Amino acid sequence: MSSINDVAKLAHVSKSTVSLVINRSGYVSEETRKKVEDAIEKLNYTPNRLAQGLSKKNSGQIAVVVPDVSHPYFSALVKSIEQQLARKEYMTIICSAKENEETERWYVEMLNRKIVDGIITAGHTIDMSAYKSSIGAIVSVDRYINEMIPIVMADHRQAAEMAAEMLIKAQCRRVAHFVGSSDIEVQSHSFNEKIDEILHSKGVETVPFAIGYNSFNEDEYINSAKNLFDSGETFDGVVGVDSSILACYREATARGISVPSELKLVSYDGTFITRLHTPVISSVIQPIGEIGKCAADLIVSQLAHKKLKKMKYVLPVSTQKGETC
Amino acid sequence: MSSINDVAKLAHVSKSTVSLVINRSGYVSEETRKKVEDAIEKLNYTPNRLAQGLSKKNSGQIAVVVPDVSHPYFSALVKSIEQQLARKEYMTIICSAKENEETERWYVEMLNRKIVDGIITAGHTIDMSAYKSSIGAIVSVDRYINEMIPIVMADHRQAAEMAAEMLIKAQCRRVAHFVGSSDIEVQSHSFNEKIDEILHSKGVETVPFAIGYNSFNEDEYINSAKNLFDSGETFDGVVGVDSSILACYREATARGISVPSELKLVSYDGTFITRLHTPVISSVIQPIGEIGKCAADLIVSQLAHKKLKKMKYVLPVSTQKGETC
DNA sequence: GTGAAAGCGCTAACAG
DNA sequence: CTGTTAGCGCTTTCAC
Repeated sequence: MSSINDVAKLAHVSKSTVSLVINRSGYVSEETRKKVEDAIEKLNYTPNRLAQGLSKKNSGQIAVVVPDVSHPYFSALVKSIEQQLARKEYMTIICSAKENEETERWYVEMLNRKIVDGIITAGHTIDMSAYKSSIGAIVSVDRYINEMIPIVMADHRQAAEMAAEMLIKAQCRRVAHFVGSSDIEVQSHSFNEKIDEILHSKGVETVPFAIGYNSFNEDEYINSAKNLFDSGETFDGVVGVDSSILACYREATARGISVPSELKLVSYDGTFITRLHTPVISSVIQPIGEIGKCAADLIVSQLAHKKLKKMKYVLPVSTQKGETC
Repeated sequence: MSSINDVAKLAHVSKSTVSLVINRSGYVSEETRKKVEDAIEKLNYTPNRLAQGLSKKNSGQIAVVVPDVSHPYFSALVKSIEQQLARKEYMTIICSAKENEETERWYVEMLNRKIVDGIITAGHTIDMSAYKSSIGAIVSVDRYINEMIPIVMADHRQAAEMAAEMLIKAQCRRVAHFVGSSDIEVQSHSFNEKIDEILHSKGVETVPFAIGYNSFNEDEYINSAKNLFDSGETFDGVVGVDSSILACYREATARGISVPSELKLVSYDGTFITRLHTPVISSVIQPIGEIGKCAADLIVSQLAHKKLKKMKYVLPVSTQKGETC
């Protein structure tokens, strides 16, 4: 309600002096500082962020763009980012945007319009090069965009190795895995390619099973699992993203196939849903918390004009023993 | 990059004229409009939201305060709110705040500092009356705050009735239910009170089982389920929030208790995790999407100075048959 | 140390 | 219909 002018008047000083004490910049005598602080207290004054931003040319806000906030992976990511950003005094704006819906425009607009100081984008490959005009800070999670934009991701190769090892130790001879052209399961791409390659090199056959999700929707996962089992293919193991594997578990159970004795299941991402499930799904776990923290730190560094040490941050994954492999 | 002045110059008109065409307010001749639009196009101009806000005294942003964005209920809520708000041209700022962490300050600050035009708060009871100075728009989800603040919630009584009916139909004689003093499972409070009351009135015994979660953490749910089964109490049914029930399923399985023949399980909330689980958990489902939409609409209405029809919006719940009851 | 003054980019009367 | 003139609330030289 009250503005810097009110404070200045009440403290019998000028606006600039008030500004000085607010921002702890420059020297102010102990005496006047007291007066100003009292006035601020009395008026319950808080600086108008819009005005500050207009003047300082920043908004104190970061946008986080994800395909779907309700997806376990992304909701955990958003949580982590938000927490870290809050520590650095930044607010988090969320944009739950499907790939197609002219996300492209958004990015530029938000940057251009000074709504946000930077963008953390997860699960989208956007062609920012077309808009070199917008030179705001950008960080990508799990997606390579270009040499100018730092990327942070889990170590998918390590993940593939770990998953492969679990399956091989369990004596799998023929493993099915979902290959999605999905909006959402972005990381599964490279993970899938790699596990295929690794398993082959170890003499294990693979059954790639194409699939196309459009949204994070239980039914789609269930259906694709059904299709896999109906396909006539034989396999003694399946590896895929959490939801797919949960769906496979259901399908296997329904068909009287016992897990893990007849069929091994390994999931990637290892979000909480694999832990709340009975039996617990054997998984390779993405360090979502760390990924978020890293992305947040990178954005903040960029905004502080710090040179980034590197443009690619690959974080180690871990495993969860579980009871399905 | 370019400002309204640049556009004005290039189009050989004044700032105000440019402003008029941007805001489609007032009359502008077809001719000058064209000129201005061309200039805008040429300069790739987008109005600075901060400046607009400073002038118009609004930010175009709404804050959504939830205890934990990664919780299935809240992430779904946030998603719904964000989508609806986006349609109305509002951005969504998320604040994942635990009850204790001086959330109180935040609210006021965000409103006072003009960072947001309104707040949708879910799962917190905040004493805004202390800060009557901040008269921004506020909507509460699932929590009564005071007569001035509209609330939207699921019909917990109906939910309790439905859950009770499921259990009674399944011949339960003695039902355990979790009573949480939780930060997060806010809605469970009134649901629990009611189901207790209803079951009793139908001659079914109940076993209230106290529990205190602090965060959305798988382990805590698992532990409380363990405790329940270890307590020595006998029961042939359990009702509680999704995660608790999933944990009970695990515990029952581990102890060789067969569900649903020996033990019936019914969960409330009915988020996607009950559907991804095998067997599907019999649940009463909260209309999270509608709740979010309603809350978003209420905030927008308030900002448009529309009189609200009522201060309490109770939305109907539904059931999901499932295989655990 | 502190104040005056200009300016950030836009909106909103009010003339003309 | 369009331009002039004030602000919105804060920051930031630059004198004093």
